[in-house]
Amino acid sequence: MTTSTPSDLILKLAALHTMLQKQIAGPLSYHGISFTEYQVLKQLHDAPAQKMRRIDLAQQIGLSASGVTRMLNPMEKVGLVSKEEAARDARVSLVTLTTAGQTVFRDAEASFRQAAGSVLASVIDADQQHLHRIADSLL
Amino acid sequence: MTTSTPSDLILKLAALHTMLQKQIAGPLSYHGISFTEYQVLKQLHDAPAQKMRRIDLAQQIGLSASGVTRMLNPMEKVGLVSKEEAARDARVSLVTLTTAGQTVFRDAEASFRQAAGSVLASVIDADQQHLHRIADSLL
DNA sequence: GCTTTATGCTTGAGCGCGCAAGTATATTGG
DNA sequence: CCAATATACTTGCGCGCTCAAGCATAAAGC
Repeated sequence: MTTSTPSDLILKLAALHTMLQKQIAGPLSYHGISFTEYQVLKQLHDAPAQKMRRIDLAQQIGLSASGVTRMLNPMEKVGLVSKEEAARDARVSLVTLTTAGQTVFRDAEASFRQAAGSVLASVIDADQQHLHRIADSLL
Repeated sequence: MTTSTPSDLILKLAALHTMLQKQIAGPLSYHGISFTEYQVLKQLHDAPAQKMRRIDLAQQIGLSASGVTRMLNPMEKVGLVSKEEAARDARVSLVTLTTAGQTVFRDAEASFRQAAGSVLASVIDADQQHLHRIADSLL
């Protein structure tokens, strides 16, 4: 059999990511958003009062603070999210999901679910759980 | 137990990739190259006569043709690779690994191996094989 | 032989990040 | 109370990539 080193695995996971990215980005682009923007919407959707500090958002989706700033600017212009000041700390500016943002998210989520399902269709459920568990142990 | 949907898994894999990228890029940067540049060097190293067409290189590492052009320009300037014309097809320009490139690759490969090993150290071998197999089935 | 189409590559424009530096506010220690 | 330090965010710059358009060469069809 072929020997499979950690190096090979890392390379393979990188290739896998490239493929997943393309499969997922396509469907989402139909809603006018990127995968990262989808993640932003999802985080806000799942957050209490659909409000988050930018820095928490950054940490949750693995982005830098500046990355979040640049991501959010166009999203605010388009009306998906809106800025809000924090009561007790004038440094933070909260981001909230607008109703338009909620709508886009719901539509995008359906596409995302479908794309995710079809991409992973060939992986049996047990393996999906297995994958999940391994990924968790690494994060 | 928590239900684990394909959507969750995709999100988790994206997070995993972000983490892997950082863990791998760090060690490689010590050799003055990015992860993508490492992949270029590896492909050339593994190629017959250490020569490849740019378009095959692109396809192998999941990059666009223009991405390869832009990646290779600085690498050529630094002397890691060199350009060469194809005998029977004037359209193609072959890329070859220079001796300097071979040296850098060998050093970088050692770092990469080590980084890959340490990142995956907490995953038992059976799970690594399992991962490998699942990734293969998706590519 | 000459158009048409395909292939390999490069280039211009632009996007999506990160890093470092800068600004504003908050917190802490003396 | 007031420096010193920490935190939240933004901005300038640059990198790495893509897509679309362009150029050169090759292959195919009439």
